[in-house]
Amino acid sequence: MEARRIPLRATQLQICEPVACKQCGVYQLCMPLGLERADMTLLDRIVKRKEVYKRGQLLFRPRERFSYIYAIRSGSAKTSITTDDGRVQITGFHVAGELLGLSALASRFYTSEARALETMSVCKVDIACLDEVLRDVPAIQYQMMKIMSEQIRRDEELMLLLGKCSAEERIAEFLISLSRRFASRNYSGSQFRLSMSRLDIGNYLGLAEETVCRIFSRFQEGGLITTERRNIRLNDLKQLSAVAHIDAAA
Amino acid sequence: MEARRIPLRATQLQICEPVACKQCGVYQLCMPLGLERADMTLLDRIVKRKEVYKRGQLLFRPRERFSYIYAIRSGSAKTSITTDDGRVQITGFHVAGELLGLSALASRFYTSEARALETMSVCKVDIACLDEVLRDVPAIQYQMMKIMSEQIRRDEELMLLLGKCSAEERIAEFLISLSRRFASRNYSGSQFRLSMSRLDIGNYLGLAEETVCRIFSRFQEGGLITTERRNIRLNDLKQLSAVAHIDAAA
DNA sequence: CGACTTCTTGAATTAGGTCAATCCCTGTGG
DNA sequence: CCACAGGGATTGACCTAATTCAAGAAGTCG
Repeated sequence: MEARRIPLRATQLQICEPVACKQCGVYQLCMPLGLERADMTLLDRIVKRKEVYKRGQLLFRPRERFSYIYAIRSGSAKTSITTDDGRVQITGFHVAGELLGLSALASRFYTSEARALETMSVCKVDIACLDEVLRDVPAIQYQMMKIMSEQIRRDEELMLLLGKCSAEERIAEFLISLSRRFASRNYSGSQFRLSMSRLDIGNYLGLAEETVCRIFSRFQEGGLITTERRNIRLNDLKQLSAVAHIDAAA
Repeated sequence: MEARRIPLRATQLQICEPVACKQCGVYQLCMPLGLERADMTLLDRIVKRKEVYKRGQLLFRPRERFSYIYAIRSGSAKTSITTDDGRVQITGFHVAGELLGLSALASRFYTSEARALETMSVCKVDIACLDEVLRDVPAIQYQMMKIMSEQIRRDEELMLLLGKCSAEERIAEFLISLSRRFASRNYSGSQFRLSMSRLDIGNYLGLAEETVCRIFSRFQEGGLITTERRNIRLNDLKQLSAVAHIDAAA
């Protein structure tokens, strides 16, 4: 829980708003948007800062007009798509520093739904203004393409997980991937709080809720992890990687 | 078989090469690249036209330096990714008018492998030159983002298929999706030739080869389709849609 | 302090996978 | 032009991983 608490700098920000992007505690996380330091004033022009969503609240839903890209400052969200007959597939979990809504670029309508998993704070980037800025600063457009191509790569990895891996492999890989994302954001990669339910994890990985529980238990018996509700500690990343069949790679 | 033959115009082109893009028989299919008529001369500058690959030949492979985007003029290809321990997931089948290699934009290395399923003819777009053109014609960059966001949407649909649908639903949806793509290219949507093996279909859909066969047989017994090796006719699109749980939608 | 949601575990069931055998195109080389 | 090899497709029998159903424990929130 330690691990997921909003870092101090960000908390302070919430107190002394408003503030320019370049002074934002998570502004490095906006970097994916491709902003050179020099472009920061531009960004300030188009970003609506600090909007807060509570657990369960909707950021956007399919068929809704595409008007903002969301950058997560703190907290986390899930995105999902739905079949005609109501089945849901969670397509991703998203944490601080990630962008939501990019897949709407083509159709100008959101194609998925995004929902807060816990209280979260976001910056909204207005599309209409962005269009303008994209004209002025082509570098940003290029960065966005990079982000999207990165997303495609991650989506394809999930396909592989869904299509070719056993339940144990899926969960091991899921945990490792979460761990890496936390670590890369200077949170603990070995101990963190899951902001999503077992049901959500199962849905994301194409497994039943019960299967997720059982495998968590099995991993715990094997000493690979320690879980207690949503708190989890990865005790043996090496062995976990072996279960996931991931070669070496720190 | 009728259906998959290269259209006459394209065939003629192969005879009277070289020719400018705007006279190319499938140039409408390059449109996804975002070319206004006015930009066509630009395109001509950067496109290497008509390269032919035979069944089984590799267009590119993971970790190879990203140097071209490929536009398919005729024929078809599959793209796939591979786990550390050698399992393969086919991430897409691609037909005339589609682009290959976009996911390499971020890392400057291809992340997947592309292989010809049958004799195919492609245009190669040189990345180095493209970069230049992108600077001059921002509209193209925007179009590429649209294509990528479209790809993300399709990838997410495949996730849903892999994670939440039964074998019958997967295959029904696969056939319908193929049918639509052919129809949108003025081929027959009700009768066509599958350029991929049962094994490939199964791999793509997360099923065993045998399961694909069995379900094809089941569909045939039910009168939904008629198959004979790789030739297939969809006899009852309505019922097939029902199996796939797809609402109405022409 | 209830009412609810989330998590966990056990038992029974099943969809789809694996293994194995056969058939049948297709393409190649003599 | 024919024979033959090899890959793809098909079908049956059996098996297993994961689901579903059920019931209870443990948090959590109003």
